[in-house]
Amino acid sequence: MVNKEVNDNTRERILIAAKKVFLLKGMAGARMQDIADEAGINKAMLHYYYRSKEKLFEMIFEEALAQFFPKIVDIIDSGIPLFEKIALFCSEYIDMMLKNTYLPLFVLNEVNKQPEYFKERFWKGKNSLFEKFAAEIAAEIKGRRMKNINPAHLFINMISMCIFPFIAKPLWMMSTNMDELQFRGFMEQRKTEIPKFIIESIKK
Amino acid sequence: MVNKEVNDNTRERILIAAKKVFLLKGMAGARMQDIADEAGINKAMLHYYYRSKEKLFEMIFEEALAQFFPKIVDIIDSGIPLFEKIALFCSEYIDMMLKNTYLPLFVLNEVNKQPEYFKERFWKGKNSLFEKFAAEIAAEIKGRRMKNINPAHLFINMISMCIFPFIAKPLWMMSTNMDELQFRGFMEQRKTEIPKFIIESIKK
DNA sequence: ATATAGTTTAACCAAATAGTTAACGCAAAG
DNA sequence: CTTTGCGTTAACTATTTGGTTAAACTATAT
Repeated sequence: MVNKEVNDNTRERILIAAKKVFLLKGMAGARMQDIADEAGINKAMLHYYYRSKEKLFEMIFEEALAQFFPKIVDIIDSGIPLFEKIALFCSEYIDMMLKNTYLPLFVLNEVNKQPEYFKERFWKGKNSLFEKFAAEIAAEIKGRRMKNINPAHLFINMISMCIFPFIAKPLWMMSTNMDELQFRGFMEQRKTEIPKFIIESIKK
Repeated sequence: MVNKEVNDNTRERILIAAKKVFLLKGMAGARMQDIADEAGINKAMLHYYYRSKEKLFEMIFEEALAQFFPKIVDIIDSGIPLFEKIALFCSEYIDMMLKNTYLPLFVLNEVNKQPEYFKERFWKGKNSLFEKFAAEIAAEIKGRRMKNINPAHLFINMISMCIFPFIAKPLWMMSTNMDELQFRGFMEQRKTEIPKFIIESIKK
């Protein structure tokens, strides 16, 4: 094949640029021209490699979902004790989001904006990831190793405390007069603060 | 004045329609034609009563902010004990969001998309609302009436657990197979579950 | 009845934007 | 050296979309 390296290079550069623009502006706010400019190429190339805005978006969205979800599954599936699992989850998940600050809002916003599209196009077999965790909590409660609490509430409490600060990031930074670095430091703290807060509440 | 009732009626209908469309689709995704259709009027009327899309958006956004913020201030300013204050806050705030499911994501998304615009156009004197709460917590800790915890973490934990479920609502409903009614029931529970969870963690 | 002034509408306009095309460039194969 | 075919570009097209305008309508005051 001719120009394979250049080809791959362009393909890749488009993806990187598209990711940047889509994550920052969302599907509705993103402009194909912005993506082309960001990639430093002609707009026609976007259509040459990825047929349409929607196709390009799907690529990025799929990649975003792959980052947003599966780490959870890995950790939940691991055999470590519940409390350690909670600690590990918070730490790993916050770490991931620190590397992709815009990811959570991007994903959740797009899911909200096009729930049907998301459901039939991307939601496959992801149902189970919560149930497994819930079952494990239920077992702990039954074994009297922790207080009685509805697993659904515990689960979403944990997720909320990890993700929400990234969604409210600019507002939170304004409210607390944090700069970028301080925010990152704050989230680093939360990697241990959240598990501590949770365990303090549910331990017997 | 001529046609005052009709006038007010139209003005109002535009606002209602605009609110619906903007909250559902966001600034970038909303179409003036959608708003006109929703209001059952001619598109030109939008510009007759509210000069531009941006002006109309500002109206809606300002109204949204007024709903999103000030309840917090009232409660935090009240003289009731901290633990009751936490309970009241969660209950009132969740109640408000149950009446405006799309509000949190709308506000937070727009703030993220246009942080500078928000900062200079809408952010005035709102800095203090967190500091007051933080000071109160610090006092409680010093008085040894609760465990030592960084007020910033406690505050955002509370906010996160209240707001986040609304932001992840469609995803959460898919994960748990909840329907609209079950979700509302779930959030009703959280009005007491969240304070319980928090207080369990911080009480001495 | 007629004039007046605010309200409403259909038609129109200009800019923005996703997508297309035809020609050009260029490296490899023959 | 020429041919081949993918990669690339500038220019173009069609559609969407925010915004405008001039005429028509309507209720009220005189």
